[in-house]
Amino acid sequence: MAFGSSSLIWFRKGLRIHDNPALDYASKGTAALYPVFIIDPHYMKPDYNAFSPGSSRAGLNRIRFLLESLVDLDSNLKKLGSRLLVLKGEPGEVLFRCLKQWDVKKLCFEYDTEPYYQALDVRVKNGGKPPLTYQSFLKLAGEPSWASSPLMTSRSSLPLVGDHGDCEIFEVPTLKELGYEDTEQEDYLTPFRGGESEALKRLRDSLSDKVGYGFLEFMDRCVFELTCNFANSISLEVNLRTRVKDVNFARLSKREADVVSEWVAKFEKPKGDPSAFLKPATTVLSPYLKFGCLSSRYFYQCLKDVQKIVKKHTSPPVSLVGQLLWRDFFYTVAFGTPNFDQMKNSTICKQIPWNDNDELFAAWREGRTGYPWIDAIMVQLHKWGWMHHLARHCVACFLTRGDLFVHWEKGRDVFERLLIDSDWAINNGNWLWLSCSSFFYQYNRIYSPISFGKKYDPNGNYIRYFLPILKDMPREYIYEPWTAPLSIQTKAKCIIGKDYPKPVVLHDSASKECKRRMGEAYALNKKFNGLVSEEELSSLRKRLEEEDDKKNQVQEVKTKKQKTIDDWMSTK
DNA sequence: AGGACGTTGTCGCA
DNA sequence: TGCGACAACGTCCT
Repeated sequence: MAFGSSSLIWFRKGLRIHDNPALDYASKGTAALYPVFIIDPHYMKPDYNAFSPGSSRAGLNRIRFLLESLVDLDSNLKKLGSRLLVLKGEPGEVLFRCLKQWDVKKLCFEYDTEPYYQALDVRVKNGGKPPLTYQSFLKLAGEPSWASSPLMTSRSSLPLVGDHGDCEIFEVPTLKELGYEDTEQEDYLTPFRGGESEALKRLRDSLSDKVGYGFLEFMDRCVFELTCNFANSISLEVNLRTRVKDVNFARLSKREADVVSEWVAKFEKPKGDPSAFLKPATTVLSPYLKFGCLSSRYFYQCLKDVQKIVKKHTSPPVSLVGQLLWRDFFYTVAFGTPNFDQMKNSTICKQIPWNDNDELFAAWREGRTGYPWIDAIMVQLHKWGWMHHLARHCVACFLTRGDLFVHWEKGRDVFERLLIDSDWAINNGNWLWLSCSSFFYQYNRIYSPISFGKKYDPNGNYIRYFLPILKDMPREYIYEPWTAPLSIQTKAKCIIGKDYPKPVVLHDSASKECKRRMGEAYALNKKFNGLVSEEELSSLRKRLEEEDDKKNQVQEVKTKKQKTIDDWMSTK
């Protein structure tokens, strides 16, 4: 059946044509090339027991993103005289059958086998100890060998697809074909489209200081919705007008826009605005990197090109190159650390007696903590599968060491499922970071669920967009609606406790209690040099909870006394 | 052993 | 807008 030699490229991630070493290798010196993607029905089929629409492992937005990426990959392959062969079944089994039937001599898939990576592996193993700080990682890693070497970023053709015999080949399925109903609900449709073409467009736009891809189109919808939603808000109107003007300026301007980018050169991650959603403050290239629609090496070289042209630019860790290096930092530590994704039996994770309060956790997950800033971020996660990095910080801190003291692994699972860019090493690494379990230890620094968002977005436009129930709440109460007088709540058509929840905890007292618990937990870890037994941990948990109960009782008595006094006063 | 440093806290003050 | 106080962690390097 097969003639001469044939090779098979197995796409898993790396869903692109440009700078794809596995594809290059597979297509060299071969008569026929089988580009294969295997759909595992177990991974893709709807799970109706999950807490949100999607399969057992992934939220609907990420499945959608993957399918879009596959459609784009197929179309890019077709332009080169090839096509994507979609197969279905248990991947190992399916692949084995095809290799045998098609007499494939060469199987290729993305695996970092290059000398640079092998050398890097050896270096970063660092005697079995991966670097635990960004700076020590930089020292160890140095400049990559391919930093300025040419990458294969375009090609004119691919070998023909071999005869596929009686193996059943499918088109990329639609969501509906996978069993997802009502998927066209605008409400839960991420504005970010999957695929290599989108990725490259987005990259070009970022590099040339343009607004994000699709912004204008998306904008039209938003302007419409926003003006409908709060036609009475003058400041927003002005805000939008300014933005639209900016956009036109950027579009019309002919200034060296294709190459030189001030935005790229001046990028400083911590200075971004987490409440910006019409035009996100970051590149939103993460989902494309995650699925390999964009080559991180190509991205890196593009950024370096910009740096050569501009006079001044920011540096790691805050620069855009720095962001790519963060990715590798977390890959490195995750690779070199056993049980990286859990607290138990981890050599780097602090043992902390997180509580097991499912009600608080569910309130956080479903965006009903009563803190609009936190809830709006969680709604954006459900609807878009993407939030700004600092927004992620706020909700992660709130769930764990800041307010609710719930285990970071629970929050990690929610992000893992719902983010379109969720990446095992990066997601776990950041949860370890934010919960002060590893990498970062200054547990006194807690994001305020009220003032943090306010300083970027005092009018609460972000909240109004993602939590429309609060859209008419006056700006002085939008971050703390429970403080609004009942008359104002009535006028805003949003009664706190009925239309929108009361806060699940009081931030002032909850964060204080969290700090105390963190202090005790740290002391315990120090005492046992990180090797805290389960008995020790649960006895600390018990003690902390008892002390907290006692405090609450005292507080209750105080409140009661005060209430008695108040009642007495009011009768006077 | 001791000091420098750490991608991104908050508040009050000038 | 920028500073110090707050209270103070661990890692890395000398």
